[in-house]
Amino acid sequence: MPARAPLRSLVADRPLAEQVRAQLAEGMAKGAWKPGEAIPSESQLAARFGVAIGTIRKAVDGLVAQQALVRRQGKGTFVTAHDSGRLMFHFFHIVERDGTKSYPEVRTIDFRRDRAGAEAARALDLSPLDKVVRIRNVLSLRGRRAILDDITLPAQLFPGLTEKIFVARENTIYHLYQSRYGINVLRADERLRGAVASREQAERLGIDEGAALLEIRRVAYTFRDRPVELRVSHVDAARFEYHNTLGKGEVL
Amino acid sequence: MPARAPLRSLVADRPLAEQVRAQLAEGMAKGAWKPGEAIPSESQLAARFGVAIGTIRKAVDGLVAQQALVRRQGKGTFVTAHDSGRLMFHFFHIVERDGTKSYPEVRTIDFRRDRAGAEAARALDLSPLDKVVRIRNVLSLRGRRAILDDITLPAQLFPGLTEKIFVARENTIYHLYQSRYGINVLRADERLRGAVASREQAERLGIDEGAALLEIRRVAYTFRDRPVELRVSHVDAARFEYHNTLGKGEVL
DNA sequence: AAGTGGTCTAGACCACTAG
DNA sequence: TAGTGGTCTAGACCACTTC
Repeated sequence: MPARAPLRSLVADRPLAEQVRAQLAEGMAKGAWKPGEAIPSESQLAARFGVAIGTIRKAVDGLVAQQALVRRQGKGTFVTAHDSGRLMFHFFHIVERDGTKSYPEVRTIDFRRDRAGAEAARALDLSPLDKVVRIRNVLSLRGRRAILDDITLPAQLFPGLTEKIFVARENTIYHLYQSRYGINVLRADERLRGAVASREQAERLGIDEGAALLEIRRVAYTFRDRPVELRVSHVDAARFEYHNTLGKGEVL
Repeated sequence: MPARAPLRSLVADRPLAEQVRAQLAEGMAKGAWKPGEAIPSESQLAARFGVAIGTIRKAVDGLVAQQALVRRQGKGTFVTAHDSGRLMFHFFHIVERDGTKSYPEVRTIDFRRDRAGAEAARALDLSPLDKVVRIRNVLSLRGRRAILDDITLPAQLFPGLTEKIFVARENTIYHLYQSRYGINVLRADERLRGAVASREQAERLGIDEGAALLEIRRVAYTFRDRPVELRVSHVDAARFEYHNTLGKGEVL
């Protein structure tokens, strides 16, 4: 038997495993499999796609590396749910100066609908007149105010989102996006700069006007590099810092 | 023929591919294969280790992901040389505010030998009395002073390093570590905070005292998580920023 | 016992590089 | 043409989970 059916090789030139990966990603993006649910077993996928199990494994490997899927031996392969602690810290890099990691406590202080405007339009790939939702939160770490977050969301992607729904969520913000709107945040781009606190920022964070801040501008993306959230954070730089590791590879 | 010889399974409990990977890493750490050189072909490695080619490929995959090896189809698999532009940007995340990336130009303004002291000792896993080399550089981007770098190196790992050698290098600093001392920087841990410029820092960078800085404390590691460099950077935050991507996975 | 993912083997064929 | 990495297949056996 030939390693590859002639017809299939005409369909697309890309490696089979990549084609499979794209189709699996498509299924997740469309909500065919919901977060926390298992996708079909590897042997079932192999049969469905008409490829060897090794090829399926390679496709799944890629999605696991992207944190889109999680394998559990003996149980199955599941769509990643944004509710575990580990994944949370994947998108939250602020720590105390002594290195202590802790979960932020979120308090929402503003929620409104608005037009995108030039800046958000550019970041979110919208027209400046498109509708957005703007949310302002104060995040505390171990009881101390640490971060002022200004979030901008394309209203079209979050139909019916209200302050009540936003505040009533039982888990992280990205889990809300995922569970209620099927939006799976996979990647984020961040730019950090130094800044000084305005009067209002200082008031919100309980620090002095003119104090040092770390300003972070983040754009979060889902499948197909579609931007879904713009978040501008201002961090109390006197007490907190940003942690990052370059050279992701596992340990030796 | 059994999939695995019984004896080998008694030697260690870890997967074969991991054992192979560790041995390959060992060879690189010891300098058996130098940067830029090719390691043996996959079939040769398979014969040498007595495993299937697929197992070798899996081991190599891991090292490629860590950027320790580079594959070149038709030619071979090579130990990564820290001299390509791409790898440079892997460890250099400062960009202009408009997003422009460029190569830094390094000017060395101080070079001295010293004792580690408490802080460097902690970061580099030394005793406070161990000898270190301290180097101070000013980095410019497109002709404008951008970063003041204070580097601390364990003297023991860099025997005979002089200012002349350091300045005369023809490539990046990490390439010098690698080519002359066999030290391959694979990973770095960074902590970022906001700060304000001291008088001396301001002078060195050509900005005002009290201006906003981004302070980056980096510890760089080689194989076996051995720390090899402490680098404290102060960035002119008015003109430059730090760029980071979370969720490394490839595109879709 | 049955089903799932995890590891490994053995070998085919393809794509690229160099002499 | 020979040698290298790149992709894919087919099937074995192991480890873990559930019933």
